[in-house]
Amino acid sequence: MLDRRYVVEHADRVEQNCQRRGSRADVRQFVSLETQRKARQADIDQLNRQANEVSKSIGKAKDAAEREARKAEGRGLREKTAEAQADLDRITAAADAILRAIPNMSHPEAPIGVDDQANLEIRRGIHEPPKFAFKPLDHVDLGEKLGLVDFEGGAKVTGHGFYFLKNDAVLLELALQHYALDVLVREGFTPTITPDLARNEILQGTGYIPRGPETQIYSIADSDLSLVATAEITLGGLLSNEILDAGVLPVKLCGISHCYRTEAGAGGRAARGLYRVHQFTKVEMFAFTLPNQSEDMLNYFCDLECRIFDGLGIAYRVVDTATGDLGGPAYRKFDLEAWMPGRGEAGEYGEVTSTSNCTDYQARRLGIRYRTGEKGTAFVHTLNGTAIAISRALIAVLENYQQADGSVVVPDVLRKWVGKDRISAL
RNA sequence: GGAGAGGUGGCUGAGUGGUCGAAAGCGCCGGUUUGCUAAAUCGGUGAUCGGGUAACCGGUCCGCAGGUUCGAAUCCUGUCCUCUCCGCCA
Repeated sequence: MLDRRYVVEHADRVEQNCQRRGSRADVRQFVSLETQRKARQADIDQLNRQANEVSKSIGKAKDAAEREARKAEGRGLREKTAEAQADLDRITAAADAILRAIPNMSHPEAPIGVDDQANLEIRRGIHEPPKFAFKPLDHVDLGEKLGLVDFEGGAKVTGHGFYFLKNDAVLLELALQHYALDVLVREGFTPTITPDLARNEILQGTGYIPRGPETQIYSIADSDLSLVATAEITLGGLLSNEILDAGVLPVKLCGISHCYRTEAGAGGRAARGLYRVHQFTKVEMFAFTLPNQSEDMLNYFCDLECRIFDGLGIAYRVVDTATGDLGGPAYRKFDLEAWMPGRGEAGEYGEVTSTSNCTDYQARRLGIRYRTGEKGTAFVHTLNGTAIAISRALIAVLENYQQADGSVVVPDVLRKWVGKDRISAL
């Protein structure tokens, strides 16, 4: 959520930004409602002031008759206030609905474009895509041949988009978690395992809409809980409604959680296998920073994501995400796309991680502030980044490390946790 | 899940219908004292919205949401959370 005053004072800029980000939020209407809201609030303040005066005078009334007269006066004022308040509530609700739909402002260097076609490649990893002397398989075939992933079992038990990891895939999943965590703990992140469910108000605070028409979120019936789509939600919510001492910033957390996504309307190609699933495990990075620290933190998160994939020996590229593809909360976002030999005709890059600077957009909704040196408080900046999303990392590992004999070599950095250097058919 | 108790400012904690945005202590900031530190002492010290160049003025906020009342931190209802005891369970 943007600062309502900022929107009013920079309506043109906000409106242009909405266009670039493909949002149809009615900024003009918001400005108009906001003007009405202020006027109505001033009326109410005035009425309350009068009513307060009347109330105070009752204690000092000379006699019963005067007391009764003043009571009646007070009653009348409160009735008027109630009417004005109802009016104000209506206006505020309408204004807020628009405000919530207005996306964050965009970094001046973020490429302008309607969708991911406009994403700009800014960087590549240290490894080249592997060259195969044979036709590489995709991870679905590899997983089947090696007994690693059971999609049919998942479909039977839970439905399409679910799967069982089996045998060495389980060890790989744990190894990937351990590997990512190992890097992050050395970097001073506080490791956490977060709840997989969160209150809807926390989801909303982080910019996820639990029960909207285009939601990605599973809601729990008869409760105000939803399954989280990422630990970004729980980690961001962790400090909601707190006022921090500036000295504790930046706070760097990482969290392991399961991620649940309905993927409504996301069917079709490129969704084969593990690429787009309803549940996966993820190690997420999260930071709360001072405003002037967030740009560096975003680059740092991006560097860490690169380090993790360089360490895995997998080729990737990093793209600066176009305005139309940023979603609501992000001010700037870098996606890391790993080389997936089994994807498309002869291999393609596929998104494996993503890091965003949400500036104060989430913090404002979540009420996360810090004490400034001067009088008062200000909103912190929040950032999130994927350290490792297991399902997609598995795709990259299996497809890049496959061998002519159908086995898969275990990346060096994972061997101490997988306990072997090669995965072969049982 | 059952029974009790409780949620007040950065912290501890008083406050059971008006004089309470709220005692006191701690912490923090500033002054005095002091060779320095400590101690002592005096003063200041919540958030948020609106108005004003500013001093300042006004509204709202005592977990959250409603209700009663001219008036609520205080009474009532709901809700969330915490603690204690019991039950259940990995």
